[in-house]
Amino acid sequence: MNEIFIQKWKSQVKKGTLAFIVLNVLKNNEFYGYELIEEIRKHTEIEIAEGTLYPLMNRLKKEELVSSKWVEQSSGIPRKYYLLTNIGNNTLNEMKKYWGNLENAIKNITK
Amino acid sequence: MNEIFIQKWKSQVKKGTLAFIVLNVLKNNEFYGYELIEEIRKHTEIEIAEGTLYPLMNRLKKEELVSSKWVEQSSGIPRKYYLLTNIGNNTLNEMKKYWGNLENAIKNITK
DNA sequence: AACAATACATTGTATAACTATGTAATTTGT
DNA sequence: ACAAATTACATAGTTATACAATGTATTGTT
Repeated sequence: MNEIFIQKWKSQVKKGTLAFIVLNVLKNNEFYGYELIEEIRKHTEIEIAEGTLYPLMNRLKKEELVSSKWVEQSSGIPRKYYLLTNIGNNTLNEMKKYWGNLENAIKNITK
Repeated sequence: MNEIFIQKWKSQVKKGTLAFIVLNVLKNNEFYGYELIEEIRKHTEIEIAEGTLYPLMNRLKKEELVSSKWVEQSSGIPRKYYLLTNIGNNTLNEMKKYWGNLENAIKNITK
């Protein structure tokens, strides 16, 4: 029907949402980039392109919301693990408030 | 704390979300631009800048999700009322599905 | 008379998702 | 044993959109 519009819209909705999702996933666990994409796909059915995730993680690092460490593997390419910083944790809490509001607002409008 | 980041993030979350909110508000009512901003502020505590709304409405019109009509006032500047088209209605239903999924996904991740 | 509010609109800037592309190692299929 | 797919990282260029700044014009308030 209007598939191109919908497709573009979904892409726009992801802006901001992805950062929120990633921080939430990293809340109590460490993940490496490629793993994050799979983890999020499983839990949310949301596809994140690699070309989206890596720049995103670099932004989050630059803002000091996450830190990273290289972990050598007994075989294969070393993995860069990401974890939340204190700033990341606090920021995540702020985000949750805003998201909660947004969710309610839309719930009210929708019905 | 990290207010600039949060502020930017909120702005990003609005991308896509605003179109969804506007279409929802127009579901069973006609509104003119300035009224839409107020209506949404009241119901959602979300501020939409005029420089955001008018380009947004023009996009929605171009995509034929909404139509508009000028209504003369007995006094004051004429108002441009917006209303949902059939395409807009169908598109809105698609959006609702995606939004429902997203909401659940984040709910699952958050807990 | 001055200012705020109503009501429309456009231009330029910044941000972020995505496509395409690239590197390199490992596993799977035949 | 070789090709293809998967794992795992990364960057450059394109596109879309929110927002600040700015502008026009009318009406209401002090």
